Parts: sequence; C-alpha cells; structure tokens
Amino acid sequence: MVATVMMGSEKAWKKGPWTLEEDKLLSEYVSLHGEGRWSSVAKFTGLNRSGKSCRLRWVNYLKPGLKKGHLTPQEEAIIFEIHAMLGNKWSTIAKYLPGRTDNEIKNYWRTHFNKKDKSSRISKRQEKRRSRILKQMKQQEQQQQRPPPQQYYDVQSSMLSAHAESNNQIITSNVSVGTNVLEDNFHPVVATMEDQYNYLPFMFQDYFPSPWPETTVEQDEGLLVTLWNLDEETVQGHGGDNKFNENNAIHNQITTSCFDDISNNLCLAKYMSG
DNA sequence: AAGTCTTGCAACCGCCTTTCC
DNA sequence: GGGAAAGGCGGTTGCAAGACT
Repeated sequence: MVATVMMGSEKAWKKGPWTLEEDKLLSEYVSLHGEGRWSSVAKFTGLNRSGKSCRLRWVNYLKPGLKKGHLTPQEEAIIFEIHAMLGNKWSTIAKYLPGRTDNEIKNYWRTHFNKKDKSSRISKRQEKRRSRILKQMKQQEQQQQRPPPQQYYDVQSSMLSAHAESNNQIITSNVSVGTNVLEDNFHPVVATMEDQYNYLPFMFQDYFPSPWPETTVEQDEGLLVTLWNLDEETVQGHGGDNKFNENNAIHNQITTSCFDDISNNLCLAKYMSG
C-alpha cells in the first residue's frame, strides 16, 4: 500500500518504496537532463514523486558509483575520527568516503554507536561487532605492516593518568590504564569534551564527571583547519580496496595532528570539579 | 519453534540555506 | 532587497530479515 499526500489544492505525491519503473524513469531523466531541477522530474517523466523524493532516491540509491554492502574497517575508522571532530556532519563525512552516502553513514552510526536511545549498556552484539572490527583492523595492520596506533592510545591513557595525578586523584582498580590499551580503550580521537566523554569506555564514564566543558571556538577551528588542510585529491581519490595506505595516511594525519588539541582539551577539563 | 531483539536500509519530515526572479 | 522556490541536511520512522533467547 503506497500512501499519497494531499495538502489543500497541492498535488498528491506518491510516497513509499520506489518501483523499478519509477527508478527507470528517474534514471532516464537524469541521463538526459543531468542532476538538479528535481521539481521538473514529475513534469517531464510523469513520475508522481516530489522533487525532494526524486533527489533523495537518486543520491542515495540510483547514482552511479555508489558502493553497496558493509562498510570496511577502514571506512569505519574514518567515520569514527571525522565524527569525533565534526559531530553529526554526515554529508561532510560522506565526502571522505567515496561511494558512501550521508544517509548510509548516518544509519550506520545510529545503529551501532548512538547511545542516546539505548540505556547505558552496549549490547553483547555490539560488543561482538566492536571486537570483530578491532580484529579486522589488526589483521589489516599486520598485512600492511602498519605500525599499530599504540602510540595514540597510549597517549590518551597517559593523559588520563597524568591528569588524575595532577589533580591528586588516584586511579583505582577498575581503570586499566596502560594495559592492553588497544582492546580496552578503543575509542577515536575526539574534539570536544562532550565527545571525549561519550567515547570513553564505560568504566571511564563511571569514573569521570560529565558533561565535559566545551572546547573553545578557536580550538574547534584548529581541528577543522587540520581536516580541511588534507590533500583533497588524496582524500577523494581513495576508493578501492587497495587504498589502505592512503586511508592510513589520512588516519595518521588526522590523528597525529590532533594530539595537541586533545591534550589541551584534557588539560582544560574541569576534572572532578566539586 | 516461537517470541523478542538487533541490524540494515529506505524513505519521509521539517528546518535551514541558497538561488532565482 | 525581499519573497518564493528549490536544494541540502540532519533527525526520525517504519519495516523486513536475521540473530538471539
């Protein structure tokens, strides 16, 4: 059953799933007229769909070059990192993942990592998935002889330790700083203290106060500049499966250049403020 | 085996921005 | 310059299929 909508004297657009016939009509229209002028699609093709609906269908499903199937661990890592810096800027994130749409990334994030609508615990399945991603990433690292990002995770752990120390805090038993760092503290570089908190393993969330103070505009801009300074050609060019090294270069560039900012954020954190 | 939960995906909605006249 | 239309974006919903209990 496909719904239609009638608003006063407005046209009743068809809604719901697209049929093969409709896809064909839309594809033909775009091949003739190019993308854009979506509101003209109905007039030229007889398609009873709104311009918005046509655009969405084209961009998310029909457009050539779209990748289908699951995200690779590298793509997932890139999403982690850029999301950590920019937040829910799905269209921006999508620009760094050729063949992936903002809608796809948004769906992925919501399914796996949006904790808002799930109480405080991640499910066993999510845990499994996280483990699987970690395992795949490790395998990729070994295959590519990539130095593991131990430094990065160590840096974060040591920052946490140092920070606790500087505030005369003692990290007690359930905080495993420095051990099995990659497994235990799997979380991406983040830009704001809010994000930092959200990415902390739950044991850390229990330990650290929330919410974290926001970063300053200058700090955020610093992170953005870092991202925008990436070689655009390189970023847009990495589409295939054998582009891991390019992805890795981007990964390292983003990660490395953010250390200082992250460190600053932590120093600014009003740790255990009463 | 059946009920419940999770995941993956498609699509719509409303708001904001940009473009056009 | 201002209003209308179009486009873009993020949030949200709904559903089917598979996994889990």
